[in-house]
Amino acid sequence: MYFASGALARKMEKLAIDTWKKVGLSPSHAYLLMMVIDDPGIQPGTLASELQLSPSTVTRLIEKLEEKKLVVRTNEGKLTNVYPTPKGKDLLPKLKSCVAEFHDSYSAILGKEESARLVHNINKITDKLFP
Amino acid sequence: MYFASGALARKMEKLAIDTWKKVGLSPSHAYLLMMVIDDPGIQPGTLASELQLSPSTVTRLIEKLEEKKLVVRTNEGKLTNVYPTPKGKDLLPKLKSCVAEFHDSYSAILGKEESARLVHNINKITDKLFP
DNA sequence: TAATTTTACTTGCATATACAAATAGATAAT
DNA sequence: ATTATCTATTTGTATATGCAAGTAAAATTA
Repeated sequence: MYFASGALARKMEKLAIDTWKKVGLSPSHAYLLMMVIDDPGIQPGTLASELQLSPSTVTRLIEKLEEKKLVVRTNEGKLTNVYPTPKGKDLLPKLKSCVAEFHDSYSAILGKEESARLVHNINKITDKLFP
Repeated sequence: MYFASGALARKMEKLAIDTWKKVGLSPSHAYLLMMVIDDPGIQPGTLASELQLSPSTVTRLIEKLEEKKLVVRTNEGKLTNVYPTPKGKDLLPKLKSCVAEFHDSYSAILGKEESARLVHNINKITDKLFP
């Protein structure tokens, strides 16, 4: 199981990196940016829990997107809000087409049904494992 | 799918790290050592393909095990053979009990059936994805 | 046999991620 | 109101991993 789940994740990672290369972002950066566009002002903690990443990882992701002028952060008290820049928002169509392409490239191999079921099962099990 | 597989792998990794902490090895190091004990003289390439890791990663894993005097390498021509040391072999019982413990800790949650099926499905899909 | 290609491994460098500690603001308890 | 605790985020550091380039031996071809 240990190597099975690791291997799946690494191969998915590779496939995803390949897909998002054309927008110059890693898959995590891309998904994070999409979430920010979808919900401007969203906070790092929310991003972390939705992306299933640790808060520190999310901070690093945001930093990089900020360098690229795709998002900006504002600090209000202890809270941080993340907003997309116009340049970030402009990427949205391309990002969406990458999502579609990525989805297609694995569901073409696995079949729509099977891939949906797999995702469902993996999520169910992940939740069960560490509630 | 991208985050689902990543999240599962990270949680499995965490569970595994926890399990193998008592022998002072990471899960990958532990599995590699078991393979070496099981098949003394095994070559890095074989280890890489069985563990589903890249050759360079395997080299790094072996290096660390060598530092800890758990394995030794011999070079014969372009081939490298990896052998367990007595100290390495002594660890075997503990390693095996970690495997059992790790296996138990997730199959306790998922059920024997379900976890076996999941591993099977993940492997099937990984193979299909990148033959 | 000499030159080329292939194979097996290693090394340099880069990325993704997390944990633990550090801030610092918000909330609760005394 | 002051102190203590909790919460949200960031920073320092470490690990696991891979790719691409390097090395060297082996196999193939000419």
